[in-house]
Amino acid sequence: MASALNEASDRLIARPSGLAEEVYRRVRADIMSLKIPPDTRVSVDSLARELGVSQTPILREALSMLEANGLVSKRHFAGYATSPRMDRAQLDELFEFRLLIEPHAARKAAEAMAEPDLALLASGEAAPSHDAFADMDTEFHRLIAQGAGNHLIADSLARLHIHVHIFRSCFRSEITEEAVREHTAIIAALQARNGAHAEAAMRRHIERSYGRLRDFIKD
Amino acid sequence: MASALNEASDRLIARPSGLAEEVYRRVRADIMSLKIPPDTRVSVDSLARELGVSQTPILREALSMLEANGLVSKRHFAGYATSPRMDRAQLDELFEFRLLIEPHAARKAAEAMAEPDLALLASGEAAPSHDAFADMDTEFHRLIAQGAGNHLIADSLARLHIHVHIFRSCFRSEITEEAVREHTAIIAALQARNGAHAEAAMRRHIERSYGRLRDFIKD
DNA sequence: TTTGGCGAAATCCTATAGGATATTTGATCC
DNA sequence: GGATCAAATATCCTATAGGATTTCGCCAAA
Repeated sequence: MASALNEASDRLIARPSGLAEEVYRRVRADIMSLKIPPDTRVSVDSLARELGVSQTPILREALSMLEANGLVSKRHFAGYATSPRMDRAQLDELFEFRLLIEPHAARKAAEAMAEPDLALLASGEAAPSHDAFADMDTEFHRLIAQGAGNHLIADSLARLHIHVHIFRSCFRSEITEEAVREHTAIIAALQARNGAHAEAAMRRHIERSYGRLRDFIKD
Repeated sequence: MASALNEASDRLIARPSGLAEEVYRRVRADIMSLKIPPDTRVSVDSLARELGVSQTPILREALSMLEANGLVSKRHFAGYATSPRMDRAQLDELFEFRLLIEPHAARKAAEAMAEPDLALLASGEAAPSHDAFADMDTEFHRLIAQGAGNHLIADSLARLHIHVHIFRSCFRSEITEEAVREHTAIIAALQARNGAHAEAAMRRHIERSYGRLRDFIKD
């Protein structure tokens, strides 16, 4: 992940950027796609063999970064393990946090979002498969958070949405039509540059999204 | 830092917890105390010699964790460097974020904070020196964020307050009396279990704190 | 005086090997 | 049959060595 406060412009020469970054992306993708399920031990040796790279420092660095994002946890001399699936309490905390941030982000995005990003947002609303919907939803919220023009907001939400993604994937939640309608409403408010409406629509979307996901939990 | 979603109970046997954690704390303390000033290169070899430990994987792990917290940034084959001091834009973003989170945290803390923590909060309000005030302020906000009962909120604010601490230390801001009065008002609202007052008092505190710090920036 | 290129030093990045520790499995005893 | 203990395994943690890259100082030329 990029640092919290330093934002590099996107127009950079493609640096090798190190193997650590590469491994980090790969492992994160495996976790998000549930190829590595939650609450599963992750062996450094196995990954090293599978990826054909050494253990030091690549995997240790990559796993440290994943740990900082809350995707894996480390126990001394006992290795890394993916975080267990969110329970009810954690889901509550996560959506409480989202309700604090995202409606505000939607309001600011309505006022300040760049026109090209807005067009991109409106164009990407087609969700045939489950995976495509999940990616589209992540991208939807990412673009709005970025449109708010605050890197802290964007980074925090990106980190949170990874967990939302994993949780949703665990249950293969197929309820997309309602969510798409809510997205449409938000996009309409953004295009109208109506901050109040965008904020309200986003709040409603998150609240209903919470209701949809909460049903999957029985603990 | 602890992971974002996994909260370990504090009542744990004192594990060795690894050298990485130790090094991480040490380096973070050096950065926060300005012993390592902002925008300064951090040599892995130097640190390894100074601390009497090897380079792999301790320093790399510790520095990776610091990078995830936005305290240092890495450039490929060019080593680590502490993040430059916040500029005006970053300060604005940080306080916009704080205004989103902390007033809400104060409201929840007023409703749900444990009595012992509240007593602890009220007892720790003595700030003789500058450093003591800085630490006390950090602890003040940390306790309230923790009192809100949401680990995501607590972790986010902990990460942000590190940067506030560094920024304040850079200018040796001595304006503590006003801040202490504002703290007192917040504590009174918390003790009265008045969520609305606590939220308003916290909002006012952050806004005035922003005004005090903003004056130091001329960029 | 400033600018461009060149070389040496410092630094980081990667790989491999040995020591220490937690987990697991199997056998034994109650 | 269940529990306890011990050995074996798997894993992580640390140290050292070699290769690749950037950076900084130096010198020459415009």
